[in-house]
Parts: sequence; structure tokens; C-alpha cells
Amino acid sequence: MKFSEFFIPTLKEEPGEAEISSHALSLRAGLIRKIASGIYSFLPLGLRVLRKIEEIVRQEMDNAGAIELFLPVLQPSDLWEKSGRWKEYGPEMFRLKDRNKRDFCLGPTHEELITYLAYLDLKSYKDLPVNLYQIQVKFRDEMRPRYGLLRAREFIMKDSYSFCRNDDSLDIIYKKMYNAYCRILERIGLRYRVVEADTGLIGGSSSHEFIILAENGEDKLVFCPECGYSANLEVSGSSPGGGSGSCVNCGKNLKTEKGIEIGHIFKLGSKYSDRLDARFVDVDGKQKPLIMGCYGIGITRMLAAAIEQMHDSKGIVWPVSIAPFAVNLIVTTGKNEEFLKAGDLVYRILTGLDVEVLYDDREVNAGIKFKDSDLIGIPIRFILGRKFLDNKLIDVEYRKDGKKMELSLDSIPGFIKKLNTANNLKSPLNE
RNA sequence: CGGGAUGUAGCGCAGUUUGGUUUAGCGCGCAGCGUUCGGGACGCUGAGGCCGGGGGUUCAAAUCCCCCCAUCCCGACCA
Repeated sequence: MKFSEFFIPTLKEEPGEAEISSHALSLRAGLIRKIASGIYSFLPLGLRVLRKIEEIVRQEMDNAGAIELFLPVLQPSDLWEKSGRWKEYGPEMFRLKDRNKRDFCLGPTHEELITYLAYLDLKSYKDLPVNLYQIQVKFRDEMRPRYGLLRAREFIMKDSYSFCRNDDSLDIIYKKMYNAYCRILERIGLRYRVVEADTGLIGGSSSHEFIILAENGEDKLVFCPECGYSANLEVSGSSPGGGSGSCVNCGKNLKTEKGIEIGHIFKLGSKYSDRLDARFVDVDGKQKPLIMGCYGIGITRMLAAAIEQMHDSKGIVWPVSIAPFAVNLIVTTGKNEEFLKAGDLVYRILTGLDVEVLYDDREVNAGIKFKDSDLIGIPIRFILGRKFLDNKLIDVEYRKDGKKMELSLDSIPGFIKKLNTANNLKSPLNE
């Protein structure tokens, strides 16, 4: 992609409305723009990152045996009346009426709809277990939207729902989802912890939260450096105000940490199947409620959380896994024919090797290109300057640690191959 | 929903205390021309504002008063 033909409106100055790094940087790097409190447009660069996150999540869901479907955002009130949550959800639910004055809501979550599907089509133990997921936009009229994408009123989430004939079967799927979530976070390259959590309004018996560690996180957790036990501060049994207390497993002192909740998995049991009459016939010929689990991971929140964890004073430092481009190719002068010819050549070589390149061919000073490059945070930078015209040498720099090396034209394929085999450059979309 | 703050050009801000020399300014960005050209370079020229909205007070309001709206932060709550 040529920078001059793409759409990356970067900002030199920090927008006044942004208080934390991820918010400021996602605005400055031209990933998003605000349309109202807690509501954002995704610009092309931001969308590329979202697609990569989605693709990693999708692959891991498929690997874990989940099946993708797509449920509507617009939902009639009936099912919510049945589950009792039309009232329970309160003002956090966006509600509207159709032309016939029927009540609808914009789905804040999808337990009701998916359970209705199960009610319709899961009749026998032979149909089970099933684990269904979607990547869908959610609407929640938050009391206080905050920190840009971290707490938005419209956001994208991967949510899955499993249906089993009994608790043992649920345990197996729950464990699979647990592991899939760990793999997602590891593939993206985030530092995280899994904690025991409160079940909240969703309800159910047991649940775990996946927390991305970050100083600005809203969630507090305790962690035992000794045995690895970790829990949400609310359920750790330690005093919420003062010290972190001692570990329930080994008695050692607990450390408190802060982070951003990115995923949450629940064993729901039969809460929704009971309320919505979702029953199946078991081996013994008897009607039983479907045993459910639900598993959510925030896609748009992941984008923000990743920035929150991975940035420096100059800008974003994307991990290769979700970077909008793998290589930022810079010609130091966009006005000079010789430079542009060289740039075009290297651009063709890289794209020919299936590398996602952002080719900065703009007619602006090199300084601007470097600053933008730092801001946008593409992992690897190829620089073509006078040195290239003289000796045919490309300067290669890593965004993360600033390491530099020189590369000749001939050694580009080898360089890329090495990166690919090190699984360093591959976008999930190309796998 | 309680507490706090802020709305002036696309972005960042000054001007509001004490109403009038301000025709409403500065920096960045944007457009044109020229010089630069490996870390947001320089010069000249130019476009861009119902000072968040409405209502008052006054000879006169960005500035004082009332109401509304929007945005952000803290809290309670939540993925």
C-alpha cells in the first residue's frame, strides 16, 4: 500500500480529550475518530488491526471446535421478558420501538437469542455438545464511557455459547475455551493473567477473567508469585482496602496488579435454558435443560489494551501478530525520481514476497516520515536514502528496540524468509 | 446518577477575572510559490470563526446573569 494513496490522518498533537496512552495514540495514529461519547469510527489503519485480531480469534475458536454464526443486533423484547432481563438490565440497554410500537433493543449481549436458537433446534442429546460463536457489535449505554475504546457504548466482541447435556461435558468445553483464550493472548503477544471472577449480571456458577496487565487498567487483581494463584480482588477473600493479604493456596503474600479485562468465561448451567424452556431429550428419554456456558472476548477493547501495554514515548509498538502492516518502507525523498524508482523497486520485491508493506512515498521531509512511522508503530522499517543510491544498501530498523542493520537487494528474500520461519512477520490473514 | 472541570478555525491553546484599541488572536495543520531534503526545516502569500446553543442585562457581550446541550475526569456499577 502506498501511503500517498491510503488514508492515515495522523495528529501531531495530543487531543485534549484523551487521558491515557491507548486513547491518545489510537487517535493520533489515525486508527479511530470519535463520533460521540463512547462511539467511534474505525479508520482504515484501525480496521486492519481489528481484522487481524478477529482472524486470530476466529482461528482459535475454530481450532477449539466452536462454530461461527451471526445473530442480529436488533432484538425483540419478548425473549428478554422471558429471561427476566428486560427489567434487570435497566438503563444500560439501548431500547427502541418499531413502527408498530413493538419494543426492541440493540443487543448488549446474546444469551437470549442463542438460547432461543437452541430451543428451536437442539432437541436431542445426539445434537450435543455444540459451541456456537459470533463476532458481532454490542451496544451498552454505559453510565460513563471512558478511555476511548476501553469502555465504549458500541463495541465489537466475540461471544460464544456452548450447550451440553451435563456438567462434565460443560467442563470439557469450558477448559477448551479457557485454553483457546490463552492461545489467543499468547499469539498476539500480550502479558496477561487469568483470574477467578465474580459472575455478575450474566449469572452462573463459575467464571474466569482474562486480564491484560497494564498500569492504567481498571481492574485490580491479586497474584501469588509463589504458586501462581491469581484472582479478581473482589473474590480473593483479602481485604479490599489495604494490603493484599495472603494466598489461599500457599499462604504466601499476595501482590496486587492492575489490568484490563479482555475476556470473561462463565459456566452458566441452566439459568437461561430454564427461563427460555430450552430442553433436550437425554439418553434416558427424559427432558432436561441444556447446560450452558458462555465465553466473551473484546475485539475492539483488545486493540486498545494492546496499545496500552505496548507503546513508548514515540508511539505505538505493534506486535507483528496484529500490526496493520509488517514493513514500513520509507524513501527519504519523495520528490526525487531516483529515490522513487528505488522505492518502487523495493516495494515490488517485498509485495512479491507476500509482505504487507506500507510504502511511504509522500513528498514530505524524511523527518515527518520517521515521526509518523514511530507513531504508527509498524514493526520493521526499510529506509532508502542516499546510501542506497551509492551502495545499494537498505537500512533496516526494528521499531521495538531500535536495532539497525544494513541489507542489500539480493538478501531481501532471505531476510524475509528468516523472519517468516521465526514466525515473526506472518499476518494471521496469510496463514 | 452524585462530585469536579471544560466548550473560541481541522488540532492544540491565549483572550473572559475588571464588558469597549480585537476588524477575535497565536502555534500547528491546510492551499500556492521558492529554498531545503536521514528525525515534524525555512521564507513569502493565502483560505479558514454566528467565540457550544437559547434567552436576558447593557449604548455596547467571547467577556456579566439564567436555562439547555456536549465533552472529559473522580465515584457507584459493569465486558
